[in-house]
Amino acid sequence: MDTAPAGRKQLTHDRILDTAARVLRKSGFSGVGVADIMKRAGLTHGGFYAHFPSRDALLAEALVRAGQDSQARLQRSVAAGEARSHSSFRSLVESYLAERHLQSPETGCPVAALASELPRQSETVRAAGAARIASLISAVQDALPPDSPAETAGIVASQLVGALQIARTLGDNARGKRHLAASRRFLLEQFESPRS
Amino acid sequence: MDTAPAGRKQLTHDRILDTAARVLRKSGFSGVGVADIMKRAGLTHGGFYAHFPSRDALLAEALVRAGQDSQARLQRSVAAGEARSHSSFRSLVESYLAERHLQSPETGCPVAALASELPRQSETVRAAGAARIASLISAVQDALPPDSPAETAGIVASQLVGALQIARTLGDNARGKRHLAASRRFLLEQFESPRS
DNA sequence: TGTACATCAGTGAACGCGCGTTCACTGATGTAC
DNA sequence: TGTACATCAGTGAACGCGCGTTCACTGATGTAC
Repeated sequence: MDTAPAGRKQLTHDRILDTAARVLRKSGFSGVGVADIMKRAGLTHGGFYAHFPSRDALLAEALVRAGQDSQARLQRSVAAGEARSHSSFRSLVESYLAERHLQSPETGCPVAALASELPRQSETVRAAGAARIASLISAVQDALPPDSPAETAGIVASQLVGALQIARTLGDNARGKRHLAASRRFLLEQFESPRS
Repeated sequence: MDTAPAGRKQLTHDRILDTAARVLRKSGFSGVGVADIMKRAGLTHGGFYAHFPSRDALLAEALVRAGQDSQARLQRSVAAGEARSHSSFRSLVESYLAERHLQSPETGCPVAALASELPRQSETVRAAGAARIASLISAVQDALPPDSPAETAGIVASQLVGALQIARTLGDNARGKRHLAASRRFLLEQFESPRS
């Protein structure tokens, strides 16, 4: 359900949302302009308010969409890792802390792309951010060895997000890549096998 | 040196910078407006360009200032912890992941307040951000047991930054505080004593 | 000690621009008979 | 099958507003003689 009818307006709405979900992750909240998003979606800005009550409503919906998109990509990447006989956890860590993810925030995890801005957004947007964080922690939980302590997933999620953000600021160069690699090694060594 | 003469203009420059360094951490890069900062500093906006060549130059200087300010506060807090016979590392972790820091980004670490925005800033600003990250890692290094592996400091810094950002997004409530507490416990258990 | 003048920090009006939002309108689509 | 009309997605001009930046000016400070 939800993919059944899909009239013309719904298709346009989806196109605007996909555009905004990419721009949001690439350029941040202040980088999402109504006119710019509409233009990128092949429309004029006047029609925007037939689709969203306000720019803030777009931000909230785009954040949800970005989360769904990145989670789907992550799941595909994790499945590919598992197909090469890697553990779920290793597949997750290597997917999330991949150089690909370092270089392409516009299709990546919105938590890593936006975490420091989320506390400053409207209540609606912040709630969507908190929900996305819960999903990320839940995905980590699912990938951890079954008898891991309850708190571990949140700790690993913090490490994933913090390490990716720092690597992105250091740059898409040796420094950034070294930071990513160190974090991968640490997480695998520390959490890949059940802990005593 | 540097604190010697301090003419009237220098004092005003400092006041603008202190104001901007707080607003920057509280409201992010897009929250720093020339007119607003000048007004908060008790001046009119016209005089701004006698102090800075552009808004971007202010952002870069304010980021440096924010880093110095937060590092000084952190060092004081760490010293207080050590005075209560806590290890350097414990003092650092409990200071950085304190509820006080969760609630007061405007006087806290600019990396935690701005990390996801830094990769999108001008080269000047991003470089200042990378330098601040290096300082943070260095401060962690100094607090770790002497024979810790070289990569540990960067990993701990990622955890500190990621955990604080996630806690801030979850909110200044039980969820956010629980997230912080879990991260504190993990870091102490994992790194307070030398590792084999 | 007192006057004349240069220096300089800060003022406030004005600029062009892009923003979010509104709204009267157009033109295509689909239903009624 | 064909005509008349209602519906509706999208257009484009216009709005008020706040932004970063410029600049002619003011008034206080300090030096020269």
